[in-house]
Amino acid sequence: MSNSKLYKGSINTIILKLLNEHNKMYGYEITQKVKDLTKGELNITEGALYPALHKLEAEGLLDVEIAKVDNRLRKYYKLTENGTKETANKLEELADYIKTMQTLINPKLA
Amino acid sequence: MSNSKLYKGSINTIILKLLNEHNKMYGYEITQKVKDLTKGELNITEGALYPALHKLEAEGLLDVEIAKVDNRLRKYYKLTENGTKETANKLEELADYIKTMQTLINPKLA
DNA sequence: ATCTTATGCATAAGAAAATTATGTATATAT
DNA sequence: ATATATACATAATTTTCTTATGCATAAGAT
Repeated sequence: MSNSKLYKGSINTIILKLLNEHNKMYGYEITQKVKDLTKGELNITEGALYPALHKLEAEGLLDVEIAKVDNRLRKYYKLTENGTKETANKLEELADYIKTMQTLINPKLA
Repeated sequence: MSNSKLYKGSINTIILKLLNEHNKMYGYEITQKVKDLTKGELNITEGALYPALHKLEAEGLLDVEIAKVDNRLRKYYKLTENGTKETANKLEELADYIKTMQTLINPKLA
């Protein structure tokens, strides 16, 4: 993913936000999109991604649709209604996290 | 700590920055300072704090000095030279993390 | 006097999340 | 032919945190 430990716990936020932005995506596409958007800074590994997608699906935040393209399997994921709500929560949590960390790191502005 | 998973991996950054700011602190003091600065948003638990302090010390980033105040034990931690360097790294990592996440979350500005 | 809360440390059991290593399979480029 | 890219998946291990527990002294409340 990255040599920085700070990304731990961020993968669900990333997945949900990307799906919110792009409607439906498949796993490999997500890894490439993240690599592309971050110019290689962040690489989501399969070992982290697929279990996360399965869990989000099990929690009812994602729906799956299987497709076959060029004789290869693709599993397209999209947000459910609850998934859309949870995306908003996750983005708020991220904003709060950043604000809190900046408070801790830059006490002058506290 | 917080109901948000985003703080995972952040505790070392927080500890190092606080010690960088306050020269020397003891464990309990760190928990109270964090609670105070974040207005209760973030509570560092002992189960997370003490193992983290011990690890940072084992890595040579912190030095310890034992004191007895009011007949109670205190272990004051301060940054070593390497600890000060690592603090700068961690703060840079945090800045990069925030920047990268904002890129992912707000693709309009990418 | 007794009990609770605060101060101060520590560790162990368990859960959660990621890394690393594999595994399968097809398509494309060299 | 061989390597790289596409596309999924899981298992073993490690990392990190939560929750629970333990010890001990001080201060405040009843």
